[in-house]
Amino acid sequence: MKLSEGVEAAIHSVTILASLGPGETMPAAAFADAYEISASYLLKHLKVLVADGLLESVSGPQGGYRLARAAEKITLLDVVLAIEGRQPAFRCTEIRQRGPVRLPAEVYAKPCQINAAMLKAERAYRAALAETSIADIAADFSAEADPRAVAAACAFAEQNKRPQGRSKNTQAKGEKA
Amino acid sequence: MKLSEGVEAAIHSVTILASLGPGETMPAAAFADAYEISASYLLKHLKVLVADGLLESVSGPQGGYRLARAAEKITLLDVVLAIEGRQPAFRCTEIRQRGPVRLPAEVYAKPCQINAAMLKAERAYRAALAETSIADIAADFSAEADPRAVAAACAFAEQNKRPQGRSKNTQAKGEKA
DNA sequence: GGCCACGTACTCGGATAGAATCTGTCCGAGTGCGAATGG
DNA sequence: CCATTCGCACTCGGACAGATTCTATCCGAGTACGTGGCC
Repeated sequence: MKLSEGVEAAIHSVTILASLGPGETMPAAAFADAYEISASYLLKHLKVLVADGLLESVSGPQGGYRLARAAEKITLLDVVLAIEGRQPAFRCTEIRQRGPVRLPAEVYAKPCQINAAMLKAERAYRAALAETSIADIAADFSAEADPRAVAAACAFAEQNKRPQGRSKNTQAKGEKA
Repeated sequence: MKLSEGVEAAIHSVTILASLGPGETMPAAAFADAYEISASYLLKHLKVLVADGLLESVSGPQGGYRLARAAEKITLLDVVLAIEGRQPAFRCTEIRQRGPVRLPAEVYAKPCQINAAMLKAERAYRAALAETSIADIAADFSAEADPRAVAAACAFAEQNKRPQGRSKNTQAKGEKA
């Protein structure tokens, strides 16, 4: 039950990208530097987000990343599932069926109560994550955070954003997935 | 976001122990064999449950494990936290404060919105787990599972349970924790 | 002066080491029962 | 025949390797811009 550290970086990155204009992009090196984290390692995570259709990437000079859809339609759950994988955290291995006393399979037709309870909790977890979109995060930040922090974030975005960029390669990626 | 496999074994073990009488114990080797999992490895997890006060252990012949309190007062959350640790899955490293633009600490007085949202989801997860007690699991099993499975479980318990046992060593453990 | 070709610099993408954690195993400490012995 | 003592078998507890995953890094593929040369 430990989320990988990359989840935090990924969410922050997506949140920054949400502050860009419609077609604008920002290179990963920019916020890797701003967050003082390894750019190469951040790339690794962003690549997954691209593969999952959350981000689009643009190669070459003036390239970078941008959201693949509106920030309102990207939830924390999307990011977490992209990084951590879609399979539930609790995986029932049906140990109840193992062991010396082998009963016919029909005996285990009903799902394991333990698995059911664990999955129910995980649904609650995912539902809570799905309630919050990246746009919500960004809005909360603008509204509640210290004005100086907001100003710094805006300045950073203004300084590192790239005007435009095609995204053909990303489209091709998306098709294969 | 991946629970260790030991969680499943631990929950099943605790559920079995819930079927015993008040002072009765059962050795770990019994259900390790029944589940076809490594006894040594199961011990590793049960030890943690003992340290966390969920189980009591009795050494020596006729020894084993038993619940430290009523099955109604042991929830899935208790077991999961014991095995996986109490710290939240998402740990905010405050990367917003890192980087070249260092603003005064007071700017970050308010908690990070991302962290808040993640923790909120985790509270929902834990709340859902806390709703289900081991007694609930056992009751559901008795009520809904196939009668043959229930009979097999009862027979197993009857066959491997140990009448009684002191628990002085466990008490000492509890005090040090 | 305008157009084209080339080189360069910058971006992301994938493959490759190192660290930490999870999984699995072994050996040792402690305990209660049972047998053997002596009274 | 009964009490005591000793040994043994069984339990949990902690220390020790192997495997898998996470973390971090480096090098390569592709692209757009800028420069230089040519028409």
